[in-house]
Amino acid sequence: MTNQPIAFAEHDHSACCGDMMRRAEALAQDKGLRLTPVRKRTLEILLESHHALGAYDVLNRLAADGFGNQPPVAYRALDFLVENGLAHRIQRLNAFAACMHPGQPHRPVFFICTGCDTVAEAPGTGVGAAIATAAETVGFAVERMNIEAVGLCPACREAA
Amino acid sequence: MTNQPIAFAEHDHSACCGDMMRRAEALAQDKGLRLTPVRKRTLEILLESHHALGAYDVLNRLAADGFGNQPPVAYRALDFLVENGLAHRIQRLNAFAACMHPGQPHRPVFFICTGCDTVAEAPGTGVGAAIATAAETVGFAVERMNIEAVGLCPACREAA
DNA sequence: CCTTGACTTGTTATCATATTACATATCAAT
DNA sequence: ATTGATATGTAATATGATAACAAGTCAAGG
Ligand SMILES: [Zn+2]
Ligand SMILES: [Zn+2]
Ligand SMILES: [Zn+2]
Ligand SMILES: [Zn+2]
Repeated sequence: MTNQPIAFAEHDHSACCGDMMRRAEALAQDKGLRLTPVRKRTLEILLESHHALGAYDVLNRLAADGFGNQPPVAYRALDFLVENGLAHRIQRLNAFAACMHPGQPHRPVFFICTGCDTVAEAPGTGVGAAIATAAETVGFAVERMNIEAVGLCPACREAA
Repeated sequence: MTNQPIAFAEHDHSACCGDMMRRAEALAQDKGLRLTPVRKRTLEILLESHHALGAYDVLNRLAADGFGNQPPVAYRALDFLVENGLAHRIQRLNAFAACMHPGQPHRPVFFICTGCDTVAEAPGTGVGAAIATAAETVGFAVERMNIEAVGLCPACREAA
């Protein structure tokens, strides 16, 4: 129960958000990325909860905030965040979630709760290594991978 | 190089198809499933190559063969195959591939080649175990998981 | 047989997700 | 100021998926 991914743990979420935003800004500074208003706002939107949001959910929010209201507005901002390690794409949900370890190289495994829709990012170094081994034995050169598990989080499991 | 997933190995593919179809029919017999004409044809279409096919690709093929030409026709057949372990859904591609181990309990890892679009199903027992461990430490009850790696297959790697 | 209920298929309509293409605006340097 | 690169806005379109209902098929049980 220790080393719980933050999404499944009781925590001061506004501090959690603030922390992530600060780290994102530091990272942008560092790498010379342009964390423009749309991009920053998009990240804030993703950070609001530990849920994955669809591109159109994000788009509606952005439009309400005075940004453009056409799909590319959201997709471009989301792609930027994903490419620069500030967000992850959850393939299974066709949705996006803010990264909880921006700037740190990590091999995430996503736990998707069907009870409360929370998406938690857990360290999956062991899993990554197992896949790398499997890949080597077949001669496959891995470039990217996605590892996602669907089920019940501790709280929803308790409730059930 | 031994124990290569069949999709990456030189093989008699028509025998490979025939074998899978026979296993599917045996499985249907066994479990009392109704492998109706659309469903059977859908499986044959998926088996034609070791690639993942989108639902609409399958639909076009089915329509050409005289079956209905509306999306639910394909989705229903595909869902049937997936639910009964005769096909897999590749989340990353929003597409479907025939299962190469029908009837055998297995934990597949998918290797998706960006060079030739081949999708290979490799055994991922070690990977599954690693995820199970990660899940246990956070108290998550896994119901389903998808493990997909994108990269270059042995042949395309050679060519590059 | 023939009725009945479960399952399967067909079809319409609609919704959800994602990309292409092009115009305009902003920025960081010469 | 000029210029090239990057970013944003917008329209149009492509691609993937589901809801709802009607009609057909099938395997008992009467
Ligand atoms: Zn939080
Ligand atoms: Zn992350
Ligand atoms: Zn084959
Ligand atoms: Zn399989």
